[in-house]
Amino acid sequence: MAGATQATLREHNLSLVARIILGATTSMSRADVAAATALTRSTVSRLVDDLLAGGLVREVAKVGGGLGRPATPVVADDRLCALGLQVNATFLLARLVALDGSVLAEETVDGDFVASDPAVVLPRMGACGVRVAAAAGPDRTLVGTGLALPGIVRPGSGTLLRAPNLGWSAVEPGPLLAAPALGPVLLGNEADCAAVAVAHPVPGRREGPQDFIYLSGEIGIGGAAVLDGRLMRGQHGWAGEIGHVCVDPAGPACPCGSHGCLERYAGLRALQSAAGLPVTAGIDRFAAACREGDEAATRALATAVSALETALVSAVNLLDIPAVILGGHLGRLAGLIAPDLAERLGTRALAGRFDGPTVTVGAHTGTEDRAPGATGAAITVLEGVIERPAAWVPTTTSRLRR
Amino acid sequence: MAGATQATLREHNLSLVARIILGATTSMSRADVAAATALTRSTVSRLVDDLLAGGLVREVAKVGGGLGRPATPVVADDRLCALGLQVNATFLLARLVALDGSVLAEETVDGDFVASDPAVVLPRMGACGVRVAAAAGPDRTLVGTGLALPGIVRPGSGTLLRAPNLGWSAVEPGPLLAAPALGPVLLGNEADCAAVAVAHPVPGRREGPQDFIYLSGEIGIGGAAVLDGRLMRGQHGWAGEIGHVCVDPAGPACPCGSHGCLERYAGLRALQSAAGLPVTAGIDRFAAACREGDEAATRALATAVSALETALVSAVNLLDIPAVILGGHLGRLAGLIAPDLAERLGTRALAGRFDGPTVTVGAHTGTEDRAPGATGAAITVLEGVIERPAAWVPTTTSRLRR
DNA sequence: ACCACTATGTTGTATGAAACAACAATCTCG
DNA sequence: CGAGATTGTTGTTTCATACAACATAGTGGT
Repeated sequence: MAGATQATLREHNLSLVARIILGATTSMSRADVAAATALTRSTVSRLVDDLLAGGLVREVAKVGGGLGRPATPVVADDRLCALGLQVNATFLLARLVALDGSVLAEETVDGDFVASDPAVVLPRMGACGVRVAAAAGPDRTLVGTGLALPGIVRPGSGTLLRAPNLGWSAVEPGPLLAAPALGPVLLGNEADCAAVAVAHPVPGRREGPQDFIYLSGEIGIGGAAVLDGRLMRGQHGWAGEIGHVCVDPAGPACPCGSHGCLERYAGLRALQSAAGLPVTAGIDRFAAACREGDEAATRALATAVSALETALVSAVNLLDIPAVILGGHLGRLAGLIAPDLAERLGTRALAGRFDGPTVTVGAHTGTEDRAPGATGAAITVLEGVIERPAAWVPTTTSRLRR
Repeated sequence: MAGATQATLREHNLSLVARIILGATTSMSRADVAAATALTRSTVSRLVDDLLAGGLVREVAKVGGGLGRPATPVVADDRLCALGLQVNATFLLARLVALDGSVLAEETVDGDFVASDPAVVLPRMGACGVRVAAAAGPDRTLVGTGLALPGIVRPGSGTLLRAPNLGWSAVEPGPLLAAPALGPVLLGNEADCAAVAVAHPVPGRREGPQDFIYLSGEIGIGGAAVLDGRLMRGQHGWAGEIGHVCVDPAGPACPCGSHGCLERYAGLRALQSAAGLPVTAGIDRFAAACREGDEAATRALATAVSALETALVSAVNLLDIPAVILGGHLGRLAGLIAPDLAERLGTRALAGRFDGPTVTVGAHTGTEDRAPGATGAAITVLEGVIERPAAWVPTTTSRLRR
């Protein structure tokens, strides 16, 4: 509702130029940016100078080669960075990510946080974050912190409504971290954050798939939907939450209050217990049992695939996003389930009947990373810097007034 | 990717002012607009003058009353108008809608267009449109035409991929209308258009629900999802297409290629045949049979409600939109099914467990209108005018250059 | 070695959109 | 009938981008 002024215009172009430079896989000169934006070279020059002063980008050595005056390449800088935190059922992780996408530092604290007390766990998470943030050193600026949580987050309000596997309800994690040095803390659902990391492995860069449904296999199953590189949030912020889609109304009860939810069949705990494995077994042992032809494990896997099929057919058709990415333990099982799942979905997807190629199902590249949510949380914070760079550009008269 | 210039700034503010004036339920003065936008009165004055010249708004008689100099109220004008066309299984309809939301003229052509030839039907639709458009007269400008179709439309490309009930495939309706006087023709899915009409009964005005899933009950069942007043399109443009969500994998075959689709249970034809009524019976006769306690009709209704429940639970949870609006024959049945459906959805929706009020299910107000899609198609075209008003403002130097 | 050529980046001026300030217009109220 | 209030208009200022000219720094041919 607020009218646009020249400051708005400037901020918009500043963001545009930042996004182009940070998003490019190859370094770009001012002239390249001018060609890409249809702005004039003089305008781009001015904007780039501001971004240089703000620490978002830096110049690198001129590279000759072509005809004419050699260009001055400008690339992403690593002076601005954000901290990504992730609280999970089995570990806490803090990761410091710079604006150029590089990971500056990282620390993991293992533990069992099922049915834990947020007032105990979150201060530990905060302390861990402070230790990692120290790696930024005096030359870098920490712009903020993102916290990925395995639960439902009320968007904007800084409140975690419910994290079933942690046993947390109505928690306000920001103050509980007890780490003011970490700056403003942005909350996010773990699957949402991980999905952001898939679509934007580097801040500002659109790389990898831009339209997909993400499934995060943990104790439960989280989900997120990304459309044209942007997270679909829905009215309350849990659009794409596929773990509690009902697969069978007559199925087993779920702590969420419903019956026969997807995660009762394809969640890690569900798979392990159906296969007769201890809860501590881990997904690799389950996968091994399947490969060895263990009957219970094979049956559990088949049940999980059918449940995934039922839930994902609805999702693919309703959201009109014919691509699925498997993360967490589901990503580790991708070799066993993806081909089958893709075929079944393909025959039942609306898209397949018009658009030729049917549904694709792939694993999150980098399944060895335990905490893609931490990276995604940090990247979300950094995307905010790219979205409104004026706040970080030392201008003569502050232009940030929102 | 195009940089923003001062022309962009101006167009943005022009659109903003237009949206505020057209969207207001009460008339607004220039000073009111200035207060609402945080622009200065002088700037608003200049923008309003342009909108006056462009025919988007008009001044009405000053209304005294308060203190100070009386304001000059500015309201939506009806000089610009758009034509909405709708092709359905049983009728063609053309409706001329002005920018102020008033319907200037309308004509219906009844017929049976199931398994018809687009090369025959569309010219008739075009001729009908031309007759209705003539009502604009010499003083009005027809800005364009929207065409609502009961099928899948490839967004942007002007192609209808498939309309099962018409028996059409891969049709390009624009040229087939053979009516160049109607201007550029914008295609849309019937349910999408109807949903737009629900969220924006008047161009530029956000009135009524802004977050809902729309179900359009025709021979088949169309669906659309509206989030924050905007249509969710998905990657191919059929997000929210709920008619072909699978309710029972073992159910009856559907022309779409799948099995047990929702519309096999809750489509008009399905209800009629399950109740033992002739296909020409009409929905009111079915409703009467239900109210009289006819066993077959009652059973058919119960089956339909269960199917709707199954399909909508997925939709409500995946899209995170806890409101359903019933249109077409489902709207006419709302009295019979809405309370039951709302209760069942409420207990199974994720939202209900945190946000208090659960899922709402309501009928499209104005269920007597046979063709909300035609209105929505016209409104979509008019929203385009509001979005980029510069094209219609006679400026000294053309500012439209996109 | 020299000069034409080419592309990059900078500088100064012009255009134009909104902000700002002052003022004219037109009502109500005492 | 004048004080006060609110609206709308009219210059003037500010500032972001466009435009044009130029300095810069290379390549490549002679």
